[in-house]
Amino acid sequence: MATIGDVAREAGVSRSTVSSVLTGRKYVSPETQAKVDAAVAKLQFSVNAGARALATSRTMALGVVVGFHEAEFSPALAAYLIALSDAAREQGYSVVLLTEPDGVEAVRRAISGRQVDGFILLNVVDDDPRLEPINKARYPAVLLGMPQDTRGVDAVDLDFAAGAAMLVDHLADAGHREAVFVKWPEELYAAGSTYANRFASSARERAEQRGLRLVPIAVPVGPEQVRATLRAVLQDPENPRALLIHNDAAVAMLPFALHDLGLEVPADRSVVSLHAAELARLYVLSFTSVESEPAAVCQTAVEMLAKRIASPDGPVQKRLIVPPHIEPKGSVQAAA
Amino acid sequence: MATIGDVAREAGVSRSTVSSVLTGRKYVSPETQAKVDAAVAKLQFSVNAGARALATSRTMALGVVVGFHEAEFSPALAAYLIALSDAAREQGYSVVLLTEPDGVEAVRRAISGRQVDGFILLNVVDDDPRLEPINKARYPAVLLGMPQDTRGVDAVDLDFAAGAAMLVDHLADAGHREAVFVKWPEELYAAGSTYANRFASSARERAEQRGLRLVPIAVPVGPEQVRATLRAVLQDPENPRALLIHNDAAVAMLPFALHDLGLEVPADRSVVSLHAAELARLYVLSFTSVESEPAAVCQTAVEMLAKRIASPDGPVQKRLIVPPHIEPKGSVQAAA
DNA sequence: CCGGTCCAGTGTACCGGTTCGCTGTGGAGC
DNA sequence: GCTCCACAGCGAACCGGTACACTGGACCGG
Repeated sequence: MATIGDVAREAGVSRSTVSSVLTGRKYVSPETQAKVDAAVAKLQFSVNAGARALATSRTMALGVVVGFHEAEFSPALAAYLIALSDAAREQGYSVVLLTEPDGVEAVRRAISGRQVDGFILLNVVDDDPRLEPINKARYPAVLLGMPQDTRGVDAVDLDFAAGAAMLVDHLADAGHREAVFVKWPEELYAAGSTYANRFASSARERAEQRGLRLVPIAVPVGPEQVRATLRAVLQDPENPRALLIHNDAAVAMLPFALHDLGLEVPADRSVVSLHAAELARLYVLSFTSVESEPAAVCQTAVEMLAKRIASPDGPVQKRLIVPPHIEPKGSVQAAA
Repeated sequence: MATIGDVAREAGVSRSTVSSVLTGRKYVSPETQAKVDAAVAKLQFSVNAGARALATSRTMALGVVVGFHEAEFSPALAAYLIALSDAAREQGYSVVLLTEPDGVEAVRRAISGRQVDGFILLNVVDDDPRLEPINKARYPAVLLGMPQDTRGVDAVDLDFAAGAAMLVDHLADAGHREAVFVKWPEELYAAGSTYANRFASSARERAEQRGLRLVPIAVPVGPEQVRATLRAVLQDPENPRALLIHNDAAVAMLPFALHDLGLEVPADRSVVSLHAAELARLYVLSFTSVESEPAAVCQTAVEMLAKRIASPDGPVQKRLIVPPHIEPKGSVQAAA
């Protein structure tokens, strides 16, 4: 492979001139530029990323740290990874996948090996331990998730509070006075999952305003457990006939549970939910819903990180991506 | 951050000696080693991956190239990415995500920037265009998938032929003489998807041997289409009452279609399938099945690639991971 | 005509490691 | 006691770029 020296020789200029042309950081006369460009083309030269990284101390790589929570492992993850990678490429960055049961260790290694210019943290929880090494090393980072305390780090997420409010409104507008609130596993809330908690508290608050009584039910992990729990919920005559669901596994499983009991939507039950857009691509989910926006969220995350890398001391940003709309699918029946 | 020079000064030795200790490539007396180790610990030194890469011309990074085929079903993808990343880490490699509508371009850029030491190609198709730049640059690579012609490149995949045979045997053993073969979208076979074609031809062959008549049905893309197609298949009284499914979207959707028609498994239909293990984690899939083995396949892929990087001219390997077993879930009824 | 300014382009140091030929020391062998 | 060798450690070159102080020539005004 050709080096910058080969190009310089071929073009009859110095290495530094070639570098100027490549980086565009310094004015070079059009004629010289043309010579260099020709040499580059002839030799099929392209810069060695590692060498440039060493010289500039910029790797042009972002570390994407995938957390590990059994409770929420979902088909949506791939969509996020791909969206992040696509967005990164647009900004000239590549993406290094940092997966490890112990995410903190992955972050530490990436920092100490100076393998990346910044991090994007997925599956953020309150008091996320991965922030410690990042903050200590003063590394740029963006959280995909919105913990109560972002500890001076930029963060983006879907506006789960707005989503919850939209769904509650939808039920209330249809005249419902009470609803079962099908939640994620308790562990997830306890672990400090930021979206789970934000959705829940917003739903609670809005429901109170709108005079909607919520009956919260946490659904445990595992397909059988999900199915059994849903069945129990649906079966109990005491329970409201409207369901507000924030739990992808439950959304996916609900049709089975309904089928088990011979129930129909919306005739027997009204259902609204917030779930990964990915789910709707795989199943005919006929529940009125608010969908997550992986592409928009990831795009924003990468842009914020790029900006942060460029100016490490700018003001801290928090951005909530408001879900554009609620998708009515006729799963809600007007109630008296 | 400390450099190797800092460590050398602290330990009172030369930079090259520190390097010898770090790489272990040269004998260093135990006393000197101890001094160096102490200095490393004191300064919290760790090598700059980029600098090492430049010096050794080894990036210790693998490029994972995610293909782009709408027709495929993606919840399994995340499992593969994570398994690859985990396996890579075990071998001391990191993983760079290469996603791009045009995978060839991604490969080209990674090669010309010398960002990785080798590639792992996902979603391999026959005559995969991504192989051209790889072979031209003589880069190490491993295919996750088994095209008819691997063009001198190592390849691993699940043994879809064996899986298909296991499923056909299962139906035949239960006394079935005919079955609907629910296939992936036609596009996928036409595109040369390696696993789709291998499964299909093996199923056909084994079915012939066992005297099982197969009625092939390709299922189009999109949830509504899947559901409609399945409904049509189930409704047609001419169709056999056993189903052999190789199409994750159809597997996921089948329960809905059955429900639509009020059919029960195994009373009304017998069902066997081969699908992503991931599906079973989210849903109660009560179909007797052979599951894919992302962890095993990825582990093998990374090991093969590491070996190939170490010795570029070793003999080409092809490895098929035989699914360990068929998981009986009572979805097959004995037939006369 | 001279001194100052501007400007394209050059040379060199440097980023942080690895590698390899060389050196100085100590012990073995005679 | 001297030579020779083995061996631990050293120094310098190198990997492939970037950055910055500098140079030499053109151009300007006085």
